[in-house]
Amino acid sequence: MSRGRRWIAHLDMDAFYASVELLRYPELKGQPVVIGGGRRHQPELLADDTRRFASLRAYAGRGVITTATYAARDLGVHSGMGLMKASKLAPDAVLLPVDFDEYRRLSRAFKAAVAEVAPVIEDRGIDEIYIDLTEVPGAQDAVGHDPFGGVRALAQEIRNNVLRRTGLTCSVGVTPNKLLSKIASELDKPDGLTVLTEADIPTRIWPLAARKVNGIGPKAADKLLALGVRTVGDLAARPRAELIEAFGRSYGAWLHEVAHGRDDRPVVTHSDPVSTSRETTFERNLHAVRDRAALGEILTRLCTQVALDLQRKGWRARTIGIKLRFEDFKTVTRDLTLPEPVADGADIRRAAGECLKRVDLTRSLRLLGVRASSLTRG
DNA sequence: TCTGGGGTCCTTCCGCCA
DNA sequence: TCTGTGGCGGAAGGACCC
Repeated sequence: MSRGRRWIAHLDMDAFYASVELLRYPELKGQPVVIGGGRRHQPELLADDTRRFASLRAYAGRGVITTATYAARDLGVHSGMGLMKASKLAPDAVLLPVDFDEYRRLSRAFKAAVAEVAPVIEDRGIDEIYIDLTEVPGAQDAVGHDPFGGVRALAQEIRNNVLRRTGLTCSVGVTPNKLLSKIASELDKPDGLTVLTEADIPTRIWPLAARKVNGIGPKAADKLLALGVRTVGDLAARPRAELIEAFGRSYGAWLHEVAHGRDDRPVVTHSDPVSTSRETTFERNLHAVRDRAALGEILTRLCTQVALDLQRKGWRARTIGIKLRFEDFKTVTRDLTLPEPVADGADIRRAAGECLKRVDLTRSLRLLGVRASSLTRG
């Protein structure tokens, strides 16, 4: 039975992909490095055993930055930025391709390191997790004059163990709930530890931009700004009814709760996947008529990849969908639910073909995707 | 020089059916 | 039989996140 305070940690690996690359290529430490783009731009091993890295200067294509080192961020580049734009800002930055297999390997390693100290973990993707520390021995103890010394020491032990097992640093926020911990882990990044309680909300949370709240994205932030709400504190000052009026019953009430730091979501240690998908942005836009053969090949390849993903994980899908992005960046989707779940490439291809017939294909396409959902165990 | 890829969840609409 | 209502699955789009 739970006794004492609820303590939830949010752990976020520091510039994860870039830090993994620096483990491999320590000679790049301190340099501006960006990760992104295609499989080209592999470092080249020279005769004298040194490596030659691609620089951003020569980049041409439609890729974006996946992660950048802190040195690169200082030059004004950041994740999500187009590589062409980044090459103007930081032409001498090193460009490395993404290596998801390696990131997944270190992701498993850091999660195992955490589990050695605290086993109740919620996966939130490759580089972050929530950890329920409430029941971990020592979490409720005071240490000297520090009433929260026990949980602080525990979080530090987790950070030490992650560094020991992976060579990577992380930032941790520890608070009474997931919402506050997610915010707190960013307050002292990189390599930081922040412990907060409800008493700290007015001084540490309310001054922050509303956008810092997980769940307030660019659209909601713009709308809030138009209402004169810039910070979390501004949001907390608004009556619940006013927020519901502006944002609807569900989201409005949620905004009111989060502004006051309230969140009772549990740490969820297991969840089944909902969908799996593959998509690709073309090197150049393709037209349904002029590039019919090329598009057909790409669609078949995506279906094959989705089928292999399903088979590898032992899943079958009852709903198959496609996603198309036109030259003007407008996106449409079409779904088809089948009488029986499938995992075969040809079945998926047939369903995707049916979906495609329901789209007006007069404009050129920049992206094509295939999605499998309504998953069941095969 | 336009803007990746892989996800989750929510809302709305629609047709079907009890 | 007509009308209304409410649940539900499926489809589409959108916001958001890493």
